[in-house]
Amino acid sequence: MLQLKDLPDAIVLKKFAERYADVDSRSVTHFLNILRIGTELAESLDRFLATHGLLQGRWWVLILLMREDDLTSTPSELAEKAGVSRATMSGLINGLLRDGLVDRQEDNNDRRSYSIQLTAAGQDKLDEVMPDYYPRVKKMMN
Amino acid sequence: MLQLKDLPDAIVLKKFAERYADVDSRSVTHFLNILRIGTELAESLDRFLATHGLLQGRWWVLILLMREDDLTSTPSELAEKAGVSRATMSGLINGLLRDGLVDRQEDNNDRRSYSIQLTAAGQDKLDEVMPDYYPRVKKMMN
DNA sequence: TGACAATAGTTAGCCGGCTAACTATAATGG
DNA sequence: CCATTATAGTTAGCCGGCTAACTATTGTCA
Repeated sequence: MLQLKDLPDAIVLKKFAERYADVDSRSVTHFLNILRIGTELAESLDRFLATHGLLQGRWWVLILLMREDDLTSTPSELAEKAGVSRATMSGLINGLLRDGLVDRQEDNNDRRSYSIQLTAAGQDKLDEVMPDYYPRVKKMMN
Repeated sequence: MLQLKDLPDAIVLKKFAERYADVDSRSVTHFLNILRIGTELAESLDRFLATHGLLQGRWWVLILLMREDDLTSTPSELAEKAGVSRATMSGLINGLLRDGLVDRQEDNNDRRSYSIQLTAAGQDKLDEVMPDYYPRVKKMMN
C-alpha cells in the first residue's frame, strides 16, 4: 500500500480545491491519515515478522491453522478466512510447504481437495513468534 | 495487505492466551480492527481508481506531479514523496510513460538525472478522476 | 443415466512492493 | 588532479496480491 509520506498541506489542498469542486479538506485529510496509520501499523508488523523470517501472509495462515482443533484446514477455507483468492493461497501454501511449516495430504472423500496441517515445525515457529508479538502489539497500541 | 476477514473471537483469544502469556485481548482486537479498517479504505480506493483504469501507485505519482508548479519532478524526489524505493518508482514511471500520462526528459545540468513531467493526457486523466474522488471520500468518511 | 453445472485447486501473466548489485555521473578532499 | 565517495537511475529476482483460463472431480436434475 501507499506510504503517503507527503500528505497535502493547506496550500496544496487550496490549489486542488480551485481546480476541482467539492473538495472537503477535512474529510480528505482524515481519510489520508487513516490510510497512513493503517499502513504504518502493517509495516511495523511486517518488520517484526521479518525478524523471525516470516511475512504477513504466511504468518496469518499459520495462525488460522493453529485455531483449528486438529490444526487442519483446506486451501479454500484458508483463502476465505484470510480474505485472499484461492490462487494467492496456493502460493502461500507452497511457500509454507517448502519451509516445512505445513503439511499437505490428499482428501480421501473428495479427490479434488487437500487437507493442510500445521507441522511441529510450524507450531514451533508460532511458539517463537507469538510471545514476542503480543507485548509488541500492546506497546504499539499505547 | 491482509484482509483479516476472520478476526479472533473470544474463544480463539482465550485459547491463544492459554498458550502464550501476556495476551492483552483489548489491544490485539484494537490493533486488528485498525488494520482491517485501513485495508478496507485502501481497497475501496483501489476499486474506485480501477474504474478509471488507474491503481494507487500510479495515481499518486500523477498527484505529486500536479502539485508542482511546473508539473515536473525527478524520479528520486517522487520516490521519496511517495515513500517507495527508487526501484519501485522506476517501474511506476515506466507504466505511466507507456500510457502517455507522463513525459521524460534528460537533465542538461546533471546527466545522471531525468525530469518527469505530467502530460496533457495525464492532466486529463486527473481531471476525470478527481471530481469523482472528492465526493467519494466525503461519503466514505461518514 | 448422462449432460450440464458447480466446486477444488493450479497455472500463467500482470502489477507493484522490496533488496542487492550494477552503470554512469558528480562531488569531495588530500 | 585524481582517487574515493556519494548520488541517480536501472535491472534482476523474490514476494504476494489479482484475474482468467485451465484440469479434475463432484453434484444435480430432466
